[in-house]
Formats: sequence, C-alpha cells, structure tokens
Amino acid sequence: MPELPEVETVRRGLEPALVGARFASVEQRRPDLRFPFPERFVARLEGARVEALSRRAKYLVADLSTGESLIMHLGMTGRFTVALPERTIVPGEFHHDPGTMPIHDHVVFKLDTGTRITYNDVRRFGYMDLVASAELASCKHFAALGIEPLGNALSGETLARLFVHKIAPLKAALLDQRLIAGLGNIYVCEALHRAGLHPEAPAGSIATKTGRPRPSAHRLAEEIRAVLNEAVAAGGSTLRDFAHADGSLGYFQHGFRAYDREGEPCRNAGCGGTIARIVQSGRSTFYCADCQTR
DNA sequence: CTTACACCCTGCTCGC
DNA sequence: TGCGAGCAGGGTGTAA
Repeated sequence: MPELPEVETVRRGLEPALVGARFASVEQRRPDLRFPFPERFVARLEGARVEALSRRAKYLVADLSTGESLIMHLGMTGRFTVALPERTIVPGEFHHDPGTMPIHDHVVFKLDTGTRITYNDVRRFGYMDLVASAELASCKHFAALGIEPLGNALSGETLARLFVHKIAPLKAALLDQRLIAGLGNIYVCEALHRAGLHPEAPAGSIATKTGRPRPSAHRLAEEIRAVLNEAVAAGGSTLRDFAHADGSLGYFQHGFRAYDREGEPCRNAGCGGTIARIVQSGRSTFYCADCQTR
C-alpha cells in the first residue's frame, strides 16, 4: 500500500497527535512483525517524549527525548489509527479501517494526552526499530538509501548519472531504493507513463555515454516530482475527510492514469492506445505501448 | 558487481 | 456454494 505519498500522508496525520506527547504506555502484542522488535522495545519507549516526526523514503522516524529514534516501516499493509481523547471510546465500538481486524492490531501507543495510536498490519511486512538519533543516517535501514525524490537532488542530471551504463530496465532502476528511495510499483508506472518512456527501455538510455542527461532524463525527473506532489496533495485532502470520521490513516485512492488500468484507454492527450499489463521482476507493470517509447 | 527469483504473511477476487 | 490459483502498493536473502 504505502509508497512515499502515502507515508507522507500518514506522517502528517500522526504529527499533531504525536509530537510533543509522551508515551504513557506501549502495548506490544507479538514478538515480531517482519523482524523481531528491538530489545526492551516497550521499556525504551515508555516515558519518552516525541520531539519530531519525519519521513525518509518510505520510513517514518520519530525522534525521542531519550536520544533514540523510532523507525517505522509500513510494509504493504501497515496502518495507524488515531483515537483522540475527546472522542469517547466505547469498548466494542472501536472503529477500524474496512478490511482490518483487531486481531492485526500489533502495537498500541497510549500517549499522556489521552490519545491512543494503534498500528495494524495484516501481512506483517512492516517493522519497527530503535536506533540512536545521531546515527540515523548510517543505521542499517538508511545507510544504502538513495536520493529523496521530492528533494533538491532529483534532476535530469542526477538520474542520468545514476542510470548511465545500466542495462536493467527503467522500471527496475526506478524501483531500486539504493538509487531513488520512495518510489514503489504504482508511482513508477505512473511516472513512466507520464514521461512517455517504455518500462522495458534500458535505464542507461536516458543518459549519453558520458552520463549527461538526454531530454528523457529531464522529462522523467519532472514527472516523478509531479506525480508524487499530486499524490501528496490528494492524500492531504483525504486526510481532512478521514481524520474527523474515524481517525483512519494510511489508505487513499488516487486517480491513476496507467496503474491497474489494463485494457482501458490511455489517458494521455491525443493517444488512442490501450493500457497493457506485463510482468517485470515479478511485479505488474502497466503502460501504453502507443505513447511510451523505448 | 549485477540480475532473477523465492520468500515472508494474510486476505481478496476470479474462474471453474 | 466451494475451492484452488493467482494476485496484492513492501523489502530481503540467496544463487547464478
């Protein structure tokens, strides 16, 4: 579920409830998610105040007053639910996202403000870890991460440098978190479609032999930025709608142009093509063979 | 170094 | 209606 825009939306939803609050108690309901929880997970959280909540790629990072940071990855199905104190919670009446069940509530954070934040993860591909805040950048989760696609680093020049001489397909290169960190299957499909680039084209084809950007590199950088910004904006509006309803965070539908639209007409202006589906490195790719060229 | 693939886990949908 | 196959937006480990 969550790629960069969804994680950023979750961050914005959690921030007002979490930052400045203290963990009054933490309930860890199983020993592991994707990985085991760190040693003394609950003890290291309880009593700590959250100083800031940021995002790196698809990770959430809560900086704590203890000098440690809580790293959270949502995997495929991780969600947070915020129950504000002014909203009386009647036992048995607790609201969940459609499709989520209390049996998959794995961590419950109770804050000193009375707010309760619940982490639910059906497939348990998400995970949490605690690392020293000073060593975040070099910790095992972050050390190998590539550039932030919404940061200043993303440009045609950078993409050309990262992809030059790569024969792997563009799709695979864009999904590689060591090069660009935060894109997932949906937004890679969307960015390539918007940029008019074929997902099977060699990644190196956007660069000259010397690593200079071809026009397609600039186009790709622009479209990555555009589609992510639009999705973050859409998430923000979803957040406003949902936050007052039941506190659900982490899922929203965005109007995709290619993703999951196999057999439907291409939405690029002037193109009469049809969206096709192929499989690349085990994942579905959706693209238009008429307007996405190699 | 690359790239490909199985795998982790649960639930939903689709076709027979 | 039941049931198995296939699929799902995440990443990791292993092998070639």
